[in-house]
Amino acid sequence: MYFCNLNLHQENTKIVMIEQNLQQAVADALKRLYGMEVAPATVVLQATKKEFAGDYTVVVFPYVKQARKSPEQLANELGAAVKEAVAEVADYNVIKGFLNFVVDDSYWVRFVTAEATDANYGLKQAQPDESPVVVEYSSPNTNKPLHLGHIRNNLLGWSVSELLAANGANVKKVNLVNDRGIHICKSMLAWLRFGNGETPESSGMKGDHLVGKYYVEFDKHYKEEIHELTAKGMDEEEAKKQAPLMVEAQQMLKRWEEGDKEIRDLWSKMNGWVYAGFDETYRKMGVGFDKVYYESNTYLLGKELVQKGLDMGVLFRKEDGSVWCDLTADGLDQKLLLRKDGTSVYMTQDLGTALLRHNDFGAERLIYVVGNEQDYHFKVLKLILGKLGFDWADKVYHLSYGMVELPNGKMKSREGTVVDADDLIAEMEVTAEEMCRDHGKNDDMSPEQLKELYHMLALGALKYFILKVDPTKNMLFNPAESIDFNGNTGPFIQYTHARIHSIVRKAAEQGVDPAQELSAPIELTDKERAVVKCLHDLPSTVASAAANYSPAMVANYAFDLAKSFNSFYQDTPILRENDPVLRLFRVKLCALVALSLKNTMHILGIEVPERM
RNA sequence: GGUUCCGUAGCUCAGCUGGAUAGAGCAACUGCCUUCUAAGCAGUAGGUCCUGCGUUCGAAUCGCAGCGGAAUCACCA
Repeated sequence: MYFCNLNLHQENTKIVMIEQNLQQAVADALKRLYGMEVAPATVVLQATKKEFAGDYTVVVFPYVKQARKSPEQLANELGAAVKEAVAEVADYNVIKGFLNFVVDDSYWVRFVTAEATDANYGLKQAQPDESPVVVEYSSPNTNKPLHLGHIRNNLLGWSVSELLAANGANVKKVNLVNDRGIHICKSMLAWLRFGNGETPESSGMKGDHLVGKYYVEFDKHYKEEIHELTAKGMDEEEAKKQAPLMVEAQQMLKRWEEGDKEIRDLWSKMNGWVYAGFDETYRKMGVGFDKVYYESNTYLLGKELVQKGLDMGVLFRKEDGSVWCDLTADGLDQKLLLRKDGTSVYMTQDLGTALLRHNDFGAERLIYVVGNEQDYHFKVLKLILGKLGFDWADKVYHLSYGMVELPNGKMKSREGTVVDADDLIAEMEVTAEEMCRDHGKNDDMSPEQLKELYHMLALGALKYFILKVDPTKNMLFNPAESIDFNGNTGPFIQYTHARIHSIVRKAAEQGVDPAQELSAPIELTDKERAVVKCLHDLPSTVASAAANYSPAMVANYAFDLAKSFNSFYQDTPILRENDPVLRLFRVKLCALVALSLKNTMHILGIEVPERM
């Protein structure tokens, strides 16, 4: 098979990474010299701090007690043994309990030579026959357009999927559209009541924005009704329940679940508007899915599960007819699964979709990219799945990400402080255009090329700004900083890529091809070595980023690499270098940096330009 | 009130399973374009890693307590 051949070929050209050799050699030496059994993977190996000589450092403190040596003596003995055993170790030195190894330049040169033309450097080939990892993200409600919070979700979901795939997983991206429930009834009711038949065509509004407008409209009139009722002396809680609009919305939901044709038709029409709008936003963001689920198709399965749970005796029905799960033994409360009128709630649907998805994919992991405000929900979901007897409950993983806050506090849809996804992207594109105009480096490009470039840079800035932050943490979205193109930003990395591409292009014109072989050994400058070592870290960075579900680790890596390259580029001649061997090596280095930037940015869902 | 998460430079963030003198970017200030893209590079300045106690050769990292902030605990999703 094609992929297998490709893989074998790659394996042949790859060199064995030196970290494992060092760890193994240390473990071997500990055993041989002191009779100690140490698993190689547990040997603490870290990059040597730049103020000391060396490339890798082994911390020997953990072994001094058992070896009955002073840290210095132990480190020296280990250093001598490892230098003897590992050909790539040129030298070692000891400072306190730290054993620093110097790796011979020939290793770094061999590494660059081996990888410089591997277009997939840093990306493992996905295994198509492996049981899949299903990543659910986006999961929009069809009652309002996407906003900044959704943007973080979508970018994270896409990027984590790409990250896991880059680490060899067979990833399936899925979306679960929350197309039913009380919220969409509110929009429908408001549209019937106040809409005068307005459509996306008649108003020129994007469909999701139009429906969102009526959701806001509902809330406005609902508030008024509550106010009127409380003014007459009614308790506020009671007023919220008895407000005519709310009562009517609930009746509408009931009619929807009963399959009432009139309601279903209206629902189909308005959801259709929303989907058209979402598709446009997804396309602009550059995200997509292998499969889309609709809750309207899956919630009944949830209801069946609830019945099964009742039969099994793990759920119970209260006098009013509502169905609950008792989680007090797990330290939680009772959880509602069916309302007294028999309609289902969020949890009911999620039980159903989880089962459906498990059956559809036979997945090894079911990952849900959902905000940390729902930590409790997923804790409960896993517990109930377990109580229902599904042994795959522990394959459910909630990738819980932090909230996006604005400089003036939280986004509140009712207070109009929501940052709309479409608006934000449009503004970023305008900014990108202004920046490019100011620099005036692309005046010869066609209008289509320019438009593509502006979009690429706008999305690069936005995506990088959001993805560089640890997903689990809340983050501040400062609009002024998000459109910055300098420093730790997407465009900085894109710019670095464009610069390198310019060199590689000119090298080709001069007949220097990164695929050519070096005809003589070379010595590296400090700046070169720094870049090479950074490149060398890419595979392990992707692996640990994937293990942590953290695109941020990839983003920060890409920035470090770009910075390291720019520093090298600033004061090292490349094409101006007279020595042809050095010139060729540096072109190889450039080519590999460009590839690495491209591949890491690809994981983030960011494209890199060849010119900017 | 219960539970969970967070607290690192003026601001935004790195700092992975404990390791050497805690790092970037932004903002401020200095330099560097006749030379491969200055959207860049080099430098200066900026710290009680919230506080206290503990664990140990070693703590921003682990534990406990306190202070401050956030989320959640709905017949909303």
